[in-house]
Amino acid sequence: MTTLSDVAKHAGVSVSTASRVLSGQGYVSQASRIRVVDAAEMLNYAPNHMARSLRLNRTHIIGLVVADIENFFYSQIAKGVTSVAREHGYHVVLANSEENRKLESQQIQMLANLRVDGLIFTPTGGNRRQLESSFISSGIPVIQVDRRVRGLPADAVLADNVGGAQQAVEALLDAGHTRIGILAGSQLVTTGKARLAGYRRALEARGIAFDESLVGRGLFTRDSALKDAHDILCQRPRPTALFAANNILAEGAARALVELRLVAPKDISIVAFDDAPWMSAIAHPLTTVDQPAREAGRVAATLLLDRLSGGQGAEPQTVVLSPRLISRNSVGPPRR
Amino acid sequence: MTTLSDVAKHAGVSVSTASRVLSGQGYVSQASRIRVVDAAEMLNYAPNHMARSLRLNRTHIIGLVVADIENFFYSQIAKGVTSVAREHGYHVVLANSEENRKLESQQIQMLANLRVDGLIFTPTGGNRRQLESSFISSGIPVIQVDRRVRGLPADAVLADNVGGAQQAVEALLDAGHTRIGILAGSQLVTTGKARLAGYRRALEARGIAFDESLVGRGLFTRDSALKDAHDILCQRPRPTALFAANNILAEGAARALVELRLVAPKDISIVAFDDAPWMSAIAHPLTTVDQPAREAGRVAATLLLDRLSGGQGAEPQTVVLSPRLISRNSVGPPRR
DNA sequence: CGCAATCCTGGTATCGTTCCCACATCGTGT
DNA sequence: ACACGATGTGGGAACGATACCAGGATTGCG
Repeated sequence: MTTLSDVAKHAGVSVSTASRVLSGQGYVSQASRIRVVDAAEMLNYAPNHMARSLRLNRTHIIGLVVADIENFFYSQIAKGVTSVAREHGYHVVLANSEENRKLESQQIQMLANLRVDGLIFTPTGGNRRQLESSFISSGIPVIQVDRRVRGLPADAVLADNVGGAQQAVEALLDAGHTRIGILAGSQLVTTGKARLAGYRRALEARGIAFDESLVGRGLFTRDSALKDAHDILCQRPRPTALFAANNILAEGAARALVELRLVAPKDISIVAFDDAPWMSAIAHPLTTVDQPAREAGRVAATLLLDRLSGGQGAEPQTVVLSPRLISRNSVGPPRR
Repeated sequence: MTTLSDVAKHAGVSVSTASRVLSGQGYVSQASRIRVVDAAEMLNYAPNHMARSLRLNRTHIIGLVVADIENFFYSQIAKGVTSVAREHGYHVVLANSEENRKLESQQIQMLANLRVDGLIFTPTGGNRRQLESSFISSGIPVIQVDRRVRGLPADAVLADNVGGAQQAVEALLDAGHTRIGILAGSQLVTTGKARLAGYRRALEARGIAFDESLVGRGLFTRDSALKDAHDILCQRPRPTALFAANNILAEGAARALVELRLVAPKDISIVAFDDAPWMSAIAHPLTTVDQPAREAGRVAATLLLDRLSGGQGAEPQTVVLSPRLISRNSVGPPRR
């Protein structure tokens, strides 16, 4: 690998001068400029990122921790983040928390040691003190996406989960359903809680009593959703509709329907939170409340980059993106 | 941020000694060891990754470039790579090539400048010279996953695409189909070519003539697949079966079936390459040829790490993973 | 008791940049 | 002619870690 000093030697100038022409600041004569540029080109010079980072105390790396990169929703976020980062010459190091606080803590520590310039993550909800001491208090900006950790003074990019869930459930109510099951997911994360809250709010607004036996509070996994959906759908009388609070839960729900030989919207109506390509590619395309995940990633990255270039005030900022209902073909009148 | 010299000062020893105890090599007295460890703990010391990298000429960062992180297949690879990396204390910087050679070239250049210790990527097929000059010739190991670039002397982790496609098509042939359409995807990448080859081979083995009008050679996108599927399925007589050469193409195909009001396996039989969770969560679960993508990521990362610790010979190695047929419920006898 | 091996330590160079400072050479205006 | 600003240049000190080297202290053994 060729270094700046190689270039300087080759161009017959000092390292200082070479540095000046390549960084484009300070006075340099036209003559030297040309010779340095030529030499750099000929030697195929590329600045050493590590050395530069060390000197400038800026790594141009941002950390991204998502719950599960295999989840379409998070991979969309990752895409949004990486593309904005690239446009601005930043690198993104990716880590999975697997929805596990211990693992999240470890990943965060590694990223702190790496001296990332900023952190974007979908919090599990824990590790607040660590985040404060390793990032916030050292002035390293942190952006929370999708979820938030209580009391953490950091920017957040969220969806209106309560409103979105409410919309979804209203679509069901509007079709005449009153016994509506919900796969709410883990109540330890803000999204799970908020979506269940939206569900309750929609019911309340229509004066329908909340029925604990209709809610599944399992993990955000297909298997857990499958089991919960079974439990909910095997009750008599069977609920006539089901709301799945995210795309993974929707997969579990869909699988349960197949196993129970139920087809939407004939036998049961179903609405999901989060959109995914397969939902519109099936025989009876799923009605969903879509949140712009890739956009969320882009917004998060933009917010972070703004912070890094000194923009924005000191106050943590929260951006709320509005989910929107996409009506397809999984909602009909209640059976019988 | 506290530095090693802070720790040393606090412990009343020299930087050298502090370094020795923390890196665990060289002679250190029990007394100094304890004092340094205590000081480090108290000051919450974490070594500066950049300084260390600069000195050691080892970044402990590996680059990962995938075609599209939103594609479930690639996100599985990413998960495999990141988890192995984490287990060994490596960081992964993620980039998307978007199936675009220009973009891939840019990303690769950025990673080279970052001085990653190694590169794992799903090649578009181009940029061979750049890869050779920026990585191979500097001794930076490169692992190709899923695809390969012709003539690049680098390790590769591949699926048996010809065999897998052949298996898929045979499942269709075994059910009695003779007019089988294929969404083959871009013929510019090795997977696209190989899967088409497997298709042809399966037909030949049964003495069935290859019919150009039954093959779609569009891009690896849903929209392109949708269009190609339409073209193929609107022919008279209509082909009785369809093979989609990857999971995205399968989504496009599924959408086309919905639009044409065709349901598998009654009206048409369908088999896909690559598995995805939704495929088993639909009314008529898709029969697929599954390739172990996460495993491929793990293998690639392991191979890379081996190379980094000086293992393996100089010869580039190729690992071939076997896809396996998962029979579900999208294949039946030909209609009429 | 002497000498070598072992243990322990601090000083210093180094990785490749950037940036500050000193110094030299120009003009240009008074 | 002199001062002073604008240009242009190179030297050298950082950034934070590691590693080599020299030298002092301690031990072991004949």
